[in-house]
Amino acid sequence: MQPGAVVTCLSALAQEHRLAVFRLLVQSGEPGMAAGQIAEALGLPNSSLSFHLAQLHRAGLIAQERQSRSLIYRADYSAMNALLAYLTENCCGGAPCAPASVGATMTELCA
Amino acid sequence: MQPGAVVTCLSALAQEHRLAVFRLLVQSGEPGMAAGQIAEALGLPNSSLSFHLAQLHRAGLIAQERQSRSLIYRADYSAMNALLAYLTENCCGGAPCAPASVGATMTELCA
DNA sequence: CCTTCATTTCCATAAAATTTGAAATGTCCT
DNA sequence: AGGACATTTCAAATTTTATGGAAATGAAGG
Repeated sequence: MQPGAVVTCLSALAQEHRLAVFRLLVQSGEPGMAAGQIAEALGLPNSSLSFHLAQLHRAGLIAQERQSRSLIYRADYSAMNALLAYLTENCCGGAPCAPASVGATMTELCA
Repeated sequence: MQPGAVVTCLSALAQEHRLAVFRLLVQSGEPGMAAGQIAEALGLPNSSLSFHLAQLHRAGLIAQERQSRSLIYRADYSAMNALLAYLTENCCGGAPCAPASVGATMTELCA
């Protein structure tokens, strides 16, 4: 993962409402949720939510799929894993510990 | 970990220079680095770096210790672990997968 | 006590992010 | 085609964040 992309992902998650959206989607799993449902669940105006969804989508953390009139959103676990991998990479200069063992991430768990 | 603290941590990391600082400290491990060394390594003006160090410190991601004239900084692995734990918590609604197994984090690896 | 060195705080400015109502877009149904 | 519905885009105000020079703080040594 490129450092630029990492910052984009972290920025996307570093906001109260977006973090709430992402967690809601992570917990809702495979079926995902429509934009309207999310807005209602979190009590956000549609235009605000749309702005936040766009950021998460641009960062690659959530996927969008049209289902008739609704746009349904899902968490993208692989992006999350790449982010976690980057954050645990090369700790302690690489030598004394084994960051590769931090492999049991969401991909294996949830995919 | 409280959602507010999570946002603070993510915000702290969601910036090019701060992410670079944190990674530098993660890789430098136990000995840590003095503010001046960091500034030189990253080519940042002292006042800018100080601003970024303060954010990381406020988030609890780095520790500060005075060593005669220098302030040396170290990554705080436990804060990082708490963050990673929060992000992998309750995926898929909890049922089908075992997020608790994402336990091999930096604490065990680096502490 | 005075000087040097390391770092932070202050300040002003510039840049970016957040918020929302209103208007526009795209989809479905009849 | 026309209307209802779901969501996004636009625009403009507000708030937050980043930047870096200059001044202030704190520590060490002569």
